[in-house]
Amino acid sequence: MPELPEVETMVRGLQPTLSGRTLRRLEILDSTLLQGCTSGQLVRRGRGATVAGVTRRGKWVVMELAGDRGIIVIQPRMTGGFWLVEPARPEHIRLVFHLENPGARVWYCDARRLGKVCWFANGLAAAEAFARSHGPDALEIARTELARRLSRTSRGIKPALMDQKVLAGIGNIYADETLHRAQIHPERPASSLTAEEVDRLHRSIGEVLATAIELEGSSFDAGYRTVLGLEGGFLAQNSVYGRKDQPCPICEGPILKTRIAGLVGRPTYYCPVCQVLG
DNA sequence: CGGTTACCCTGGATGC
DNA sequence: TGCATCCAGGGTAACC
Repeated sequence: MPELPEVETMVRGLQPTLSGRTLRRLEILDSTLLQGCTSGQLVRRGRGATVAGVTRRGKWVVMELAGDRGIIVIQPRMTGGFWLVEPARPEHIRLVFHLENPGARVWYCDARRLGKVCWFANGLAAAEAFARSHGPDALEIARTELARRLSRTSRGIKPALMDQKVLAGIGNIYADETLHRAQIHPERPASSLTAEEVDRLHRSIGEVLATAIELEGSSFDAGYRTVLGLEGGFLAQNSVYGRKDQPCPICEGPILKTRIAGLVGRPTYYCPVCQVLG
């Protein structure tokens, strides 16, 4: 479920509790989420390990263990998330980090079990694995690099923006929001964007993601919550996502909900007046 | 190779 | 109420 702002919010929420703290043990309640290591291996590596740091790479949560204990990478995908308070749905708990401090725990829950938990021997191995399947982080990519990458594909700009190999961190919600802010139609061939449009898009990505992080991400239905179980505030003040028939904040015309080529089964929201195919 | 689709899972909302 | 259907913010293997 979470995109870059939600994962960033998770990581910031986890840092005070996990960073520099020692794990008493890792409890794995669903080993089918593990990839590249067995349950026994992960438990052994986690026992007594100190967490050197918790960071984000694209939509990955990267937990570095001190010494030679390696790196735990958690990919929450659609429905994964962390809790510092007792989870509302205990049946969805997949992983529990028991801290040395008695009684202190961090829960990882995932209703649909689409998320992944991986282990890497060191930071370099994790970085290489990330680079094999991802482009630059959406908060770090330079405008010229974004332009170069978009110029190489004739796909629609929205599927290109959501392609983690082009840039890492943007999913369905923030693709719609950044394209609306930049006033670009989601089906424009990526390579057809003018330099000025790429410039607008690059700025919009930075602004939309920064705002969403400030507001602690996007929550709806029973989906994403912060580590304290609170709803993110972004969708209370966004422009298009989930706002079918509501007025566009620029022109006040109705927002359209549609499906576009290259994105099976996912909705696209945009303003047909402010975002023209041209 | 670039681009597209099927599929992985499950829970919640909606409709009959 | 019960049951069927649709929908969902991600990602990748397999296919054309």
